[in-house]
Amino acid sequence: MATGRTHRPATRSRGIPEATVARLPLYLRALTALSERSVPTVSSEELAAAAGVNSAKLRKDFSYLGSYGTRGVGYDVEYLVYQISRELGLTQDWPVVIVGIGNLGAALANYGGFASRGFRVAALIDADPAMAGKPVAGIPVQHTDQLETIIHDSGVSIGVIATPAGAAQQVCDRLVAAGVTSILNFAPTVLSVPDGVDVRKVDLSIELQILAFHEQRKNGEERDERADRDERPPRDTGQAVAATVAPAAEAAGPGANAAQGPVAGAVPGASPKGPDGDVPAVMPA
Amino acid sequence: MATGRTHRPATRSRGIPEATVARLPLYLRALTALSERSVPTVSSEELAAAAGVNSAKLRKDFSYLGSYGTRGVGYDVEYLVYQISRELGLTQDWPVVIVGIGNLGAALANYGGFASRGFRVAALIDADPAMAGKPVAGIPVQHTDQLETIIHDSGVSIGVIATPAGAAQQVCDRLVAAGVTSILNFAPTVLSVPDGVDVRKVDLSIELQILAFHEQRKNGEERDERADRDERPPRDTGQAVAATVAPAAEAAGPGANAAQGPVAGAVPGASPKGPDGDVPAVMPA
DNA sequence: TCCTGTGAACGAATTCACAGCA
DNA sequence: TGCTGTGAATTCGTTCACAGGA
Repeated sequence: MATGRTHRPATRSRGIPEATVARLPLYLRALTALSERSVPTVSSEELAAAAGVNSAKLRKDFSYLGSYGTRGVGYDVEYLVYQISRELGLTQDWPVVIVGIGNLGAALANYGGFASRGFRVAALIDADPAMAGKPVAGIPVQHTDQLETIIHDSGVSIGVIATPAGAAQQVCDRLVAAGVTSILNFAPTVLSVPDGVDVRKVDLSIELQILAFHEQRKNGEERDERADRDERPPRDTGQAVAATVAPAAEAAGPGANAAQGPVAGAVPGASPKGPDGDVPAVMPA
Repeated sequence: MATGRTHRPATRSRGIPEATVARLPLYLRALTALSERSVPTVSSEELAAAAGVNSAKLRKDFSYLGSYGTRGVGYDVEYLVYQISRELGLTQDWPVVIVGIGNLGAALANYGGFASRGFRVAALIDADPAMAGKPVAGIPVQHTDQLETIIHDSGVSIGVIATPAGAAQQVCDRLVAAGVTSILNFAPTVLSVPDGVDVRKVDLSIELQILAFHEQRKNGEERDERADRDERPPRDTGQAVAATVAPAAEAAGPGANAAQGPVAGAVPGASPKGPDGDVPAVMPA
């Protein structure tokens, strides 16, 4: 899911399911690797293994694109690479701007995978005047003031936001107003955008929290002390104790691939309950 | 202890759906923000809006955790923050190691959201001897040789891989062998791990490709060359003809020169890599 | 009355299993 | 004889709509 509001009516057009779209890049990568090794054809089984999915899913996915395989044989690697690239829109050039050239923005600018798939860093933008002119990854950083001009002149339609959370929405609004219709958001904020604009977010913190959830479960199997979780809250109605956290983050995973089975047999007594104190004490500084 | 105990009318026993788990961090962040503003309670409607989901979904999600709301009123913010934190395992400390301190690794090390949710960067590891000892984000980088020792001594169970694709699997194997059971992978490779180990991946390139797909469709709407998906491939029966179609690489690379950005998901054995390799990214500063 | 909690309807995604073609 | 392509079955996730407690 990506768009902020509006349920995506999308998916309709060609009718390729979102889940499938999210896997196409995966297949493409595996195919590209095969191509570089001059492998002429692959079976769904082999390709699936290389992409980390199962073959039935892969075949179903490809069936949405058309019938590009040969029964009894498999898929022609080069041809499939081309078809998927075209379907994803990678046969054209996509100028991209990155806003917020901090640690992350710089990492993104230097990311090699960028240029290798039709994406081109058209400009780097930062609000810090001191950054202006300084080259990052060979590209001079420009000041935020230039944002609209840059977008317009470069015909950019994809923007990457790597600013602090506090600035994200504002940057987003300006990008959208300037004509950007797809945004990749690295800031830990929910962005609201008008219809027609796609937003995808990537967030380390969320991924880690999901891992922690499963990790806890692995270890916590045997420990279970407290009672039921249903018990009524100690409720204190007090109010916001200062403490607590700073902005965190989240990310939407498209088809995040989990490695394996969740939960297994439903831990019985699970759910401990932290009756002890009451609220937060969570998070260290 | 018998698995029996689950006899509560409501309340599920365990088995919180993955989709729900993936949203808990979102709710947590929204709640934390409310908490900081000393808001005592929220309705599902308000909280849902803040988290960017719809209220029915949010209520359903919370129902898997238990009944933590009050009909006619809403949810107690502090209490819910605590419950979700606990459910996610954030009430405990999670030492984490980051392997691969390039642009991305450094960005991750500097990411504030790290420490703010129970995660603590226990160590930074890099294969480059020249990096050893250099502090990044205040933490001295250690050499890969120390990996096993570090993991063991710090009791790390979550590892972050931010190395070039070519090194990822090997690093992964070592992490797993040393006891890590959850991995967050930023390298554009499919990692294979034994059962019991969770892997989540974050991939910038994939996110951009998904955006490109939708972007392309927005522009191409009206021309709608229908039916083209059913049409039979122009492909001739012959196979593996050298270059009938444009391989992705060239279709893609405007600014990219073939020599440089191979991308591709790491073919075992090959490991190009420039300064930084291919690594997608994450996190704002 | 208002808002939560949840059964039930619905829809999307995955998996099964096999028909059909090279 | 393989291996693709795909309906059918199944599982998972979302949304609806309303019962029921504060």
